[in-house]
Amino acid sequence: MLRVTKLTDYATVILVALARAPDRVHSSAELAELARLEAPTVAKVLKPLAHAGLVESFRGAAGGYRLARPAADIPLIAIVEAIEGPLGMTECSGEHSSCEHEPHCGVQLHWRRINDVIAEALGGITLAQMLPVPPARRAIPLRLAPAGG
Amino acid sequence: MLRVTKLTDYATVILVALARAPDRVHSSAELAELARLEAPTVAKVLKPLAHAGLVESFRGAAGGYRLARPAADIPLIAIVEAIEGPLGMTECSGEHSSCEHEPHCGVQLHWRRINDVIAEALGGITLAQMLPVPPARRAIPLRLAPAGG
DNA sequence: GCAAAGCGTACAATTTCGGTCCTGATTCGA
DNA sequence: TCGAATCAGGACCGAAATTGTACGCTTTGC
Repeated sequence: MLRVTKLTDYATVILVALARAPDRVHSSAELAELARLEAPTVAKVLKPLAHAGLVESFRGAAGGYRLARPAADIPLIAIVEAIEGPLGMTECSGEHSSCEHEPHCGVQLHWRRINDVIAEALGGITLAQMLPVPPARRAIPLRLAPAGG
Repeated sequence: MLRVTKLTDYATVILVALARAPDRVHSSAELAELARLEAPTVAKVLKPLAHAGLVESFRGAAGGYRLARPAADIPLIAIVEAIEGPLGMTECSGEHSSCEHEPHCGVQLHWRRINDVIAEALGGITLAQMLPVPPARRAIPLRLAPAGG
């Protein structure tokens, strides 16, 4: 599979909805309607998003959520990691490996590099690029940024 | 997370072991020793690998497994898909989506492109690049191939 | 003080993952 | 012909993650 969880998928849909009116504060119930999702699910997704600083939350009556940054400043990798935690293609590709095979294993270093490649790919795409194109046709290249180094 | 399963990790280790002696036929028991894994686990990993045509299997006494192609012709994406099935970052990014939100969902198309980016990243790395460098120091760039497309 | 709305936590159902085992089919050698 | 070695294909079970929901608490505005 190698896929993100549904929650991450939902997060992108919700963030896209927020990005369409970046200045308004949306309650989770309102976002649930926009995204056609259940309200509790939306609330559950928004929490880690707020924790990661991608959205601002406002409590109390007339509270809700708002994008904390312009959509162009939110790379996909931030969304994925907000919901799923740090990227790690294998168990050994994280900071320190607790893998007993490490001394014999000749591939963990390579997986770590692959990790970086994926992170770079996800880092080169921003929330702004996920917005549906308005009437005006704007080509969305959506490819890896040159990523100078 | 966004990580491959342990089985996929094992598959790379086993394939690397096979690639170190591409002409010999290794039994699964022998590979288990080389990879420091349990024999049943190794057998379980080898089956889909053979099914995907990455290794050749020989039945009967003195049977075993051998790489079906040079290591340089086996991209990482083939290994991942052999074990985990077709790449799909989200449930909707596959061939056809059974997602009820599809009409309202403005992001499934984008996820499909992201899918391609990841597949391209995984396709640009081959098994040969995962081999441990022998005594002679050979720089392994291990970066995305230019991939003209 | 009350209602609206987010915050945190907890919980059950479902699915997937990880690992093991068993029974057959095939090939080689005695 | 017989037996041993080895792969093939499932079945099975426990552990973990995912998914969706619910409840009680805190904060804010009227």
